[in-house]
Amino acid sequence: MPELPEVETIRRGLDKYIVKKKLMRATVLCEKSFVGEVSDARGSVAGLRRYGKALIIDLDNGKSLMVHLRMTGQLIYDGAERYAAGHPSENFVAELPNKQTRVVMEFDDGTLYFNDQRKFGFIKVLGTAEVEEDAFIKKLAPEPWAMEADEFYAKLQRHKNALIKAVILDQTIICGLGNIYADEALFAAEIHPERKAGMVSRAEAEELLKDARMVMERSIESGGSTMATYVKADGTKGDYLEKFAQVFRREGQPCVRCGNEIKKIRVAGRGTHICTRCQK
DNA sequence: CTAGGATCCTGTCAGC
DNA sequence: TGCTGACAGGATCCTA
Repeated sequence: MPELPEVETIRRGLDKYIVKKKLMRATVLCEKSFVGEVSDARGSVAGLRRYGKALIIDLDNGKSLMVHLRMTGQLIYDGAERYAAGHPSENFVAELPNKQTRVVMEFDDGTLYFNDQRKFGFIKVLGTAEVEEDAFIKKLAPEPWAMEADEFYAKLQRHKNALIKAVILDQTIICGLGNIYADEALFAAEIHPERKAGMVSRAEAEELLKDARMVMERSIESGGSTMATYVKADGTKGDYLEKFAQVFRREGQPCVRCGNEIKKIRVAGRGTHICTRCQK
């Protein structure tokens, strides 16, 4: 679930809890969820970086932890207070570790839990100098802010027979969008998700690129679609979906632009939300 | 090379 | 209540 805005929110939110803190030891509860030598996951945290939907935790021992939450990953820091982010679930306020806990990272003043219901996500330890050479990182396309309309349009032309929604979900074409923001950006740009990429005009491509930036910026500003939860209080979940989503999970409700009923269909194997009147 | 579908895994929910 | 299939905020692998 976590798309670029959620991971960026985690990067910013986790900073004050673990940067300059000492990671004493990591314990792997699910082998599939951890790649590399676990004893390398030790040392002080030098900083946090992000590449698309991947979070990088740089350590001062020459190693880095690459965290990819995929569909259901969560990072929950439990110390004097709790900071939880990622896939929203009861785990945010549950006793930890629990049966969805895959990796436990013990710091000098708290514990960082990597939880992941479906086990699609992972933590990978690798040399800090090798992060940018990692196969996944290396093939990521630029984020929308770093891409010119001409480049984006050229990529749509290259994949002219693929559905536009599938194209913008491809991280090697444009980086950061997931199922929510793909639907939101296509709605904002008034483009039907089943249109072939080659049938998107240069002007529409420019608008779509602009809207992709816009929907993700708005989400980051509000703390991600599922706002990181500070569980000192009551687990207030902030909510891009409620505050800003125009179509995602709004099937059956009226379109904010024209009042027509929002429909849910399947495109490229993903649940897809559209206004059939606005999006052509 | 591109495009589309199956697959990884666990949990929940709708519909018998 | 119990079963079954569909589905889920991602990405890869396999096939044509």
